[in-house]
Amino acid sequence: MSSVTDKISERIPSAERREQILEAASRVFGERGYFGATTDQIAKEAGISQPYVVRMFGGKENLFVGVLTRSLDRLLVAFTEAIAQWKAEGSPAAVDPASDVTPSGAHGEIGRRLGLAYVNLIEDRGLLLSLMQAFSMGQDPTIGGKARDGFLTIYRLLRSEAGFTPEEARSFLAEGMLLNTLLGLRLPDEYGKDDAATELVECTFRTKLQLVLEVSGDEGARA
Amino acid sequence: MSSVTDKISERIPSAERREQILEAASRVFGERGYFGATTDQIAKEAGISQPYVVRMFGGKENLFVGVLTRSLDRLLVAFTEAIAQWKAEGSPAAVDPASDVTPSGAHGEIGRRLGLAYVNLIEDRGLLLSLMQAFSMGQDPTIGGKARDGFLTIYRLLRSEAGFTPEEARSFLAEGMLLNTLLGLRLPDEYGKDDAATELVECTFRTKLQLVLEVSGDEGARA
DNA sequence: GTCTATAGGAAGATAGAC
DNA sequence: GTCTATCTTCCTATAGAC
Repeated sequence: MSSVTDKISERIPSAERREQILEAASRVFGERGYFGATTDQIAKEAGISQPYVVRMFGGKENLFVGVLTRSLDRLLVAFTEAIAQWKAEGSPAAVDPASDVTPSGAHGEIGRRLGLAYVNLIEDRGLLLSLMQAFSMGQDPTIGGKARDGFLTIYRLLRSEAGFTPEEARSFLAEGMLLNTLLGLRLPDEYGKDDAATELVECTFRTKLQLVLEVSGDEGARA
Repeated sequence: MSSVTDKISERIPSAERREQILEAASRVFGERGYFGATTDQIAKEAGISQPYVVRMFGGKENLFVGVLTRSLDRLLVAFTEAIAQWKAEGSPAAVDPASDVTPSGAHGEIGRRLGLAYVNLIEDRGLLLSLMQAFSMGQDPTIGGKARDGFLTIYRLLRSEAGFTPEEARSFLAEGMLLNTLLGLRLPDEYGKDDAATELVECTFRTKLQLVLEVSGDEGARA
C-alpha cells in the first residue's frame, strides 16, 4: 500500500489521473491565472511530477483549454438542469414584458434559480475563478476564441432556453461577473473586518453567505 | 533632432518619462495581465530599454502598483466630477426609495451619468483592463490589498456621494464588471460577425457603441 | 537620464529509465 | 503510467559605461 511519503504515485488509470490534474489545475489557474500558474505548482497540487502533467496534456496551453472546457461544461449543465426543473414545474409560459419589472435586476423565478445554480458552483473551488481568468484572455489566439464561444453559448442559453430578453440576459450576466470579481478580489475574506466589504458581500451573496465564507476561508488557509 | 531609428531615446524629465512608462505599462498589463506582461514588452511600447523601466520603478511589482494607482485615481476623478456636476445642476435631493424602480438596473439620473463616465474611460486604452486584471489578484500579498482598497473606495463613493442604496451600488458595479468582462473577452471585435455577440454588445454599450468599436479595432490592429 | 551587457534564476518541455 | 535529469528559453534585475 502507498504511504504519504511515497515518491512514486499510485498507478491509476489515465482517465482518472486526467481528472485529478484538471481539478488541481482549475484551482491553481483560478488562483494565479494562466501565466502566473506553473505546471510545477499544478503537479504538486495533484501529487505527481511536473513532466507528467505536461506529458498528459501535451503542454500548458492545452491543459488550460481542458480546464476551461470542463468549467464551461459544468456551468452549462448546472444551468440546463435548473431550466429543465423550472419548466417541469410549470414555468409561466411567457412573461408579459411590461409587467416584468422587479426591484433588483428583473428576471423572475427562473432568474432566481439560475442565480442560485451559479452561486452553488463556488463549491467547485477554482471553477468560477478559472472562468474569470479565461474571460480576461480574449486577445490570446487559442484561449480567446474558446472563452468567447463559451460566454456566448451561455448568453444564447439565457435568451432561448430561459426566455430572457436581451436586457434581462445582460443584467443576469452582469450579476455573475460582479460575483466573479468579488471572488477574485477575495472580498469575502474581509467580511466582518470592513464595513463596506461586509455590506457588499452580504448584499451580493445573501442566499449563500455561509457557503461563500467557508470556501473563501479554506482557500485563505492553504495560501 | 531625434529620428525614428535613434537607439538612444531623447533625454526627457523623469516625471514625463515616468508617465510614458505608466501609459505603456497600462496597455500591456491590460492586454496580458501582471504575469503575462514582460518588462521588455512595456519598454518596447514606451520606446526605451528594459533595464530603464525596471530602474525607474524599482521592479515589476512596483510598476504594476503604479499602474493600478493611476487607474483608480482616474476612475475616482471621473466619478467625482460626474457627481459634482450632477449636484451642481440640482439633483433630486433624495429619491423616494419606493418609486426608484426603473426597468433596467434601477439608479436614476446619477446612475446614467456615472455609467457614461465609466464607459468614457475606455478611451484610455488599458485603464479598465488593468483594473480588471488587478481585481483578479486578490490573493497577491501586495497587489491584492490595493485592489480591494480601490474597489471598496468606489463602493463607498457610490453609497455616500451618489446616494446609492446597497442594492443600487451592487447593481451599478455589476454592470461595470460585465463591461470589463466584455472588453477582456474582446467581444466588441465580434460585432457584426456573430448574432449573439452583436446583440449583447449593442445592448451593453448602446450609448457609446462607436467609441467601443473604434478602440477595440485599434487594439486588434496592433496585436 | 539612458544604454549595453550579463548575471542569475525560473519555467516549460524533452529524453529516457523503470 | 510515472519518475529523474536536464536542455533551452525567457525574464527580471544588477553592474557599470556614457
